[in-house]
Amino acid sequence: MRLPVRRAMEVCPVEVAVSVLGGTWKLTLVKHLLGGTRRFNELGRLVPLANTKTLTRQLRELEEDGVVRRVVHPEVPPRVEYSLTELGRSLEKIVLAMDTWGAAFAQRSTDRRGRTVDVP
Amino acid sequence: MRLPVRRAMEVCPVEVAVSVLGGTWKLTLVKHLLGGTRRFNELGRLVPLANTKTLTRQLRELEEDGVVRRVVHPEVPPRVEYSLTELGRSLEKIVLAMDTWGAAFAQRSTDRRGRTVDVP
DNA sequence: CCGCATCCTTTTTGATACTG
DNA sequence: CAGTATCAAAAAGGATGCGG
Repeated sequence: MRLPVRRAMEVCPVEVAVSVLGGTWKLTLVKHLLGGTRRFNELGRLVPLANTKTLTRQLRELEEDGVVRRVVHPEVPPRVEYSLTELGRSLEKIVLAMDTWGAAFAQRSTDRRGRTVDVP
Repeated sequence: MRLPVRRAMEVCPVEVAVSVLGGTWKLTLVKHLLGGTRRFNELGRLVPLANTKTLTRQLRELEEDGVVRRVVHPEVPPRVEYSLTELGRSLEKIVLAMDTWGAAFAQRSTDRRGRTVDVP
């Protein structure tokens, strides 16, 4: 992860996508943001295993890469809203495909407890 | 990355996919294996930034997760062939979507050298 | 409420050299 | 050819406390 775009492109476009999206929670964050604008702590509740530090950094990286937009409302108490840019929304197909695949994988690894391996 | 499937499922199916596919070179390896069976050093040439140790571990993890099949031919010199299982081939849509997205992202970050940010 | 700072631990990746 | 061993570095993750 975090390979500069230039280097990644030398290898493969897939590597570019991995270096942008490869953080542990990034694609899950994008998935939730596909449902609309979310506040910081709201995202924290949706992704309960990530702590605030990790959450902040991943959101900032997504912001730097133009996937997420962050809007600070100058109020007390503060309100910070995250949403997807157009680039971020263009990830919808990938996110949904991974959601489906992940669910199938989980199902499969629940099923096969002590069974023989696949013969293609 | 490397969150156990059970834990990942508590958060989101996307997290399951990320924990299986999240290694730095895994999706690129899968992409190359979509083109057919490949030998170890052949994959090493296709992914020149990964060293043999990293390559080995990622391939083994993909094997453990049922994505890749590894066949050792007992010859001298040794020949070890990697290919995708059915589960691995089911990643085709995801890999191609990421390939496309990564190429567009690279294009975009080449384009915008000192331009204004997007207004959705 | 939204984080940043600090300090610390764990995981992942890498360079290099060497073996069956 | 296809790795493993060793050593080293970096990246990521986490707990806790403070500040605007």
